[in-house]
Amino acid sequence: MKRLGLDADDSGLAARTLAGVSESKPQRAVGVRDVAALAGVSRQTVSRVLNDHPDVAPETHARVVAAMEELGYRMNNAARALGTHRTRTIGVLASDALQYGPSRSMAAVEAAARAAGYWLTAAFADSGDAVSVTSAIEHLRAQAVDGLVVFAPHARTLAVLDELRIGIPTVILHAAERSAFSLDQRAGARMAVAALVDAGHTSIAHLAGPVDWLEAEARAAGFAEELAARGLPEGTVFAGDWSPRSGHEAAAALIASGVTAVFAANDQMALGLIGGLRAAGVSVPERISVVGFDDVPEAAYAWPPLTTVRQDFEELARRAVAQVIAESGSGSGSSGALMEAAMASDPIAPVLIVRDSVIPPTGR
Amino acid sequence: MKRLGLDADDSGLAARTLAGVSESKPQRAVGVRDVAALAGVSRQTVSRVLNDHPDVAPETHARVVAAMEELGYRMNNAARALGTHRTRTIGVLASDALQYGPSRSMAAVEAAARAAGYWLTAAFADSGDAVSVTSAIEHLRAQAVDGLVVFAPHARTLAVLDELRIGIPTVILHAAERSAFSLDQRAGARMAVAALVDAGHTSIAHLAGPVDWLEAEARAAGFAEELAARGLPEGTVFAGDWSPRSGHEAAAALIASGVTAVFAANDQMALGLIGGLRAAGVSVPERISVVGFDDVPEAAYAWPPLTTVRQDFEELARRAVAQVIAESGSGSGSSGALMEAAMASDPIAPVLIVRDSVIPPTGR
DNA sequence: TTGTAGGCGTTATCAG
DNA sequence: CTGATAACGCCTACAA
Repeated sequence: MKRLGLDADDSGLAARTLAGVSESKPQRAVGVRDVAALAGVSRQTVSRVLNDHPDVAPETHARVVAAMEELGYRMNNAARALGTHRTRTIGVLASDALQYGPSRSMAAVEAAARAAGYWLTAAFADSGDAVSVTSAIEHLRAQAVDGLVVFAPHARTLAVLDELRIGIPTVILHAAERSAFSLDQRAGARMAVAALVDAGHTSIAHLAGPVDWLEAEARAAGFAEELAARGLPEGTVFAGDWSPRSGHEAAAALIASGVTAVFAANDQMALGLIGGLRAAGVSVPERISVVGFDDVPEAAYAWPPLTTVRQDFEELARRAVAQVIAESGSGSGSSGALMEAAMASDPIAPVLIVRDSVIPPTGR
Repeated sequence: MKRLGLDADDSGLAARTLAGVSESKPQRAVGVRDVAALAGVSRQTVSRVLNDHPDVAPETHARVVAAMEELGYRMNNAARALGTHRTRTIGVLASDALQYGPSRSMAAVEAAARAAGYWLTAAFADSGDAVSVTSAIEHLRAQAVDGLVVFAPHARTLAVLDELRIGIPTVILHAAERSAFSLDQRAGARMAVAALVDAGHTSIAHLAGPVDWLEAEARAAGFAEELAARGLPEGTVFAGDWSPRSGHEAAAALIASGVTAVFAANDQMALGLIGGLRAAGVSVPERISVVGFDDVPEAAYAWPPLTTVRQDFEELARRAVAQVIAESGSGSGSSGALMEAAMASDPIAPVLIVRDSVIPPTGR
């Protein structure tokens, strides 16, 4: 009385139904029970096959696999999650997904997650807006993701994360030195400045990203460091906000400052700046040399082709996802062998891409 | 014997435990059972409250809500999905997520889905690569999403979709006229060309997007149509691939062709083209006027500021998500009142953004 | 190596 | 308007 109709499963070795598939299949999706019946094994054995459990006889394994194919079996994740308390899903909080870096990272994270057999649930937020970030994180937590990859480009995002005290494995990205896995912004900035100094420039300005943005801060720090390391005086810093507009608007002040070279914190500003400079009759690189950061697709084909710094987002994403998965596997925070590989890794070094926007200063 | 320890629920009106929360809570997350016990109702009633079922007495409702708050209850989606056969998740296949349009759409789709109480599972693919698209779709289907939003910018993507015969509600985006919801590329292209013609140009070329890309095709069609409508001869079409590089490379041929104006199928190519033109000593817009498409952030601050066409991705996403949800609610494909609103809507009209890259042709 | 017996947390169904 | 009971499809014990 406890069982309903189609429970003809787990009844000894009922390998009889191997021939006909046209049994009475009243509307229900095939499950382990059906596969088990067809293969003449128990549900449990099917489950073992599904999870690559070692202790299954090759012959049995084959029979089960065949049955799954024949029935077109597809696992039900909800059911699995209900039992295991794990969803095999990692959540991504994508802040500023329209920016070049984050969007690259996003795609890379997805690829890495999928390769690892995980699903990706995404939420987008406005990094500067605490409410937006909070709601996105809550949304993700409600989804019961196994781990989180959070893009936290803004200091405020980090603050929000701290308050939330998320109870699941979390990796923070795009937070410069504040993340366990990062692209070495500071080193990249130094390379950019070095290119300028090596070309003979001594009067160099920095067109910075917005205050409170960690990567902007790191790039600005690299700018200052390299100048200091070369024994040059502190450079002037102009405020930008990543947008081409801000680069464009900074042109006038930059011209007035009399510098011969500029390190822009990203390519978009560099491009906007060049636009502004030319609009004001100042030629690039003849009067002012420019270096950008990111190597956006436009950079190579702008006029002049932009010297810039390229980063490896794919590698960053790989490491981040590996970490989240490893941590979620071992119950978030246990010690042991895993911790070894799970620790923060060295920042990933960027590469300087030399093009035509930098030449030696002309004797004005 | 069938029940375990903490099953002190559904036992008449057990509203006694309202005071102490420090019961014996042995490690398990709070569920409806706990809430029910605290509120002195059955699990079913809690479930009704959770699902906004109308037939619940206000007073009961309030008590349940209070209990949920007190216990910090959070719903378990896996369990819900197991019962309902619906995940409240919509899958997004994001092809070419690095392009401006798709990335905007992606964020917009997420916002729309979240607003509707749905989750978003994302997969990225290479639109031109059938294998990549297939695997991404399979991935999404395995996740048992309720519906799909597929970016199908490439004709091949559509072909793959046809073969797959997905069994769930699907909305296709970025496939120009082949999607039920679309941004009116053709009309946008006509606006762009009209701007050129209105300025007095009669010798106009088109820098097209890649062949087989539906939106590129639609834009090219709009180009041809407007020219014909104005009684002008067919314009020359140059092949591009959306990239700034291709725009840059097209410069030489364009100059040789002697046209006085160009309609580029996207801003990136327009920008690359301008770079190439200037590198060749041809000034824009003095010698050649240029119109782009998309209104990327750079467009306004390039040199010269680019005249272009802006599209409303947010509106597109809203409609697409609404459609998917409506369809999935009514068992994918039923007829009835829903079908009315579910039909394809008119293409969304873009807007011409006039800036400085277009001037009347100079008397060379 | 394989099978048996529950339970995971929610919703659906049918009573009252 | 509210409650009891049986799924939902898989997994983790424990047993054989």
